[in-house]
Amino acid sequence: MDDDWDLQAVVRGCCTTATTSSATSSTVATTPTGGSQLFSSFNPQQDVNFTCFQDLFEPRKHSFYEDLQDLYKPFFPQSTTISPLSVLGGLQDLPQQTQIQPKQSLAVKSSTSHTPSPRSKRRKNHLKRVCHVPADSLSNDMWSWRKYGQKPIKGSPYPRGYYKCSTSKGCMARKQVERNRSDPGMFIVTYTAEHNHPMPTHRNSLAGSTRQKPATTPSADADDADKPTCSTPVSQAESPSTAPEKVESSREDREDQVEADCEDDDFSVSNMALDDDFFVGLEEFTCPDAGDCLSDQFPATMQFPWHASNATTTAAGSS
DNA sequence: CGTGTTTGACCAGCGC
DNA sequence: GCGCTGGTCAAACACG
Repeated sequence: MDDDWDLQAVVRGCCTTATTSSATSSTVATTPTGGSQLFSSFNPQQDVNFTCFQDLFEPRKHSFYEDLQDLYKPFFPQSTTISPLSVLGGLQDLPQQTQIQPKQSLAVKSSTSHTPSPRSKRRKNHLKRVCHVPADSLSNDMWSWRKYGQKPIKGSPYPRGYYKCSTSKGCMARKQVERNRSDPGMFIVTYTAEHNHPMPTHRNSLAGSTRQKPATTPSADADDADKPTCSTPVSQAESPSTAPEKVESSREDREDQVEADCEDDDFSVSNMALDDDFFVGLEEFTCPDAGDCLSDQFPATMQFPWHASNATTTAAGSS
């Protein structure tokens, strides 16, 4: 069916990757270091063009963490401490390359600000962020995404996949992954809402994480790339070459503090509006300095499972 | 057993 | 007001 869906991979790649051909994006920040490291560290070897974070790499003067706190406090009324990772997660999840704003005043009113009815679907007022991701870098994402739907889009030969964060039930973060009709090698990833929880330290979902059908075409070509695959999961199976334990420990080390402050999923920030201001603030965190800040937590040698997971993400063979 | 994917149906926003 | 279309739900199924 979805012959070409590695949506999750796409999703994953969106943040860390960057697209080479996403010329559509306004800017391409190519900083393998510093701020970019924040997002690209997961895929260092790749040429990363951050179409989504063009402004993220401006120099900053305060500590990354401090700024984070300052910036996020307003958004996290209930929590006094902001987890960098949490933020990063959100960020990575919301790489903004372009901002889709429904004809209405989307920028001002966030759809998420209202209590969604049991079945409130609607595109109305949903603040979205769109980024273009190359097919070959679709597999980087620290979050777990669960596919909850797929629909053919009128006018597009490719279906659109719908994903939601599976890490936390209360998390409203969502993604839509769609192949660029004009450039099948590129994917359009639309992020909606924000994670209301820190990045998962460990995956509690390893079981059916990767429904790897006998890949008909092992190669992660565009077609394969679009297949939905394991959700960012750090499923061990994905990264045979990366010492999972090591990675895990490292991650936990740095995330320990995060969880200490953010274990409480009840951030009640799920309704956080993601307006430009919000991202402007976030951008500061991704400056080169920020990268340094993270360098402590993200050793250069560290391999991220989700990074390594690239290979497996293509497995969801076509059907 | 727990988690993710697939898929058809349902529902509501939006354009005419 | 109506129909189209997109977004979500939820059951069934697959996988480890």
